[in-house]
Amino acid sequence: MQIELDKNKLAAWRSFITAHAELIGRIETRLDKAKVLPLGWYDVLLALVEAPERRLRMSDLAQAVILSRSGLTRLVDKLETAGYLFRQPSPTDRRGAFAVLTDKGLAALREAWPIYAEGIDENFARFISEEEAGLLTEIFNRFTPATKSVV
Amino acid sequence: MQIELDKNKLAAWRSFITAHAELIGRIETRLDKAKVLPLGWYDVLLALVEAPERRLRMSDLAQAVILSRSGLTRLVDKLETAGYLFRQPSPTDRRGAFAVLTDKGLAALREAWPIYAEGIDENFARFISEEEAGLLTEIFNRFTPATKSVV
DNA sequence: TAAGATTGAGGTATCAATCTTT
DNA sequence: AAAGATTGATACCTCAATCTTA
Repeated sequence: MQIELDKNKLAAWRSFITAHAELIGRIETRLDKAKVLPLGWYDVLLALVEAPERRLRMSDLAQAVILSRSGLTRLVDKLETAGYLFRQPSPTDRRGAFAVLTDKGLAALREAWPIYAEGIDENFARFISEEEAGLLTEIFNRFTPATKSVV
Repeated sequence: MQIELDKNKLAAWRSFITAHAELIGRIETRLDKAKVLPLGWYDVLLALVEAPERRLRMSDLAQAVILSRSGLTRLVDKLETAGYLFRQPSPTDRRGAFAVLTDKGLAALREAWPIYAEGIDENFARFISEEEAGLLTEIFNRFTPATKSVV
């Protein structure tokens, strides 16, 4: 099966990959220098703070941040050790567990946010108009119909 | 410094991150199942085939694929072991070296391309019009003024 | 049998330190 | 000194296998 890929679409794909790598790299560096949460940690805590009762099943959390189940287990280990969340066995299904955000986790999230927001602004937001933002959101969502939001 | 980040722009950022993670995951899985080159390897070989004389200085190659120098050194080690490229000491500056694409590397690139193209098409290209593709490219390039292209 | 979560093994990325050449 | 490249130490992520409960 030979695919005919439109030249403009391929260019869009390539610039998409490049832009992502660049932007994430710059923002990670910024978070690191400010000694706040790395992006991966931030994503998990954000998913929790937005969830009902500030908690999520491990599997749902993995899906929300687009990580493998095993990857999430290890990340949650670190966040639990840091005191940002704790595991709560599920009473209704004893196979499962919730990750529950702590106040300390919430505080860490709030501390990191201004740094992160600055990075998003300086590297991304200031280069697009509000209309373009709406269009981008609409387009990106076409690619991920069933996926929950992240970041 | 407190940042006022427009709601639409933040939504665009979040959908950007999510879409990227999803799409890359799907395409990597596809390449893996077809037993062709992983994306990182592909990127390096593609950068080389597009370069004059099919070769690039290690540093330039690292920049082209947005990898740290040390990360590239290790990746080139593997590609060299696989016979897809070789290192060529630079005669003019003996500190530096070129990575040079081999015919075998080119063949591997060509073998992987249809799989990769299929992944781009089914997950990305078919969801956008040609006009949208042009707009996306233009917008993404705003974020990365000095960066060389990848993929 | 299957689903939720974890563990083991292995691949791949980074930063900081080092070596060589400029 | 500084730049190009590599190496050492370390962090993180994935798949496959395993354990527990449904």
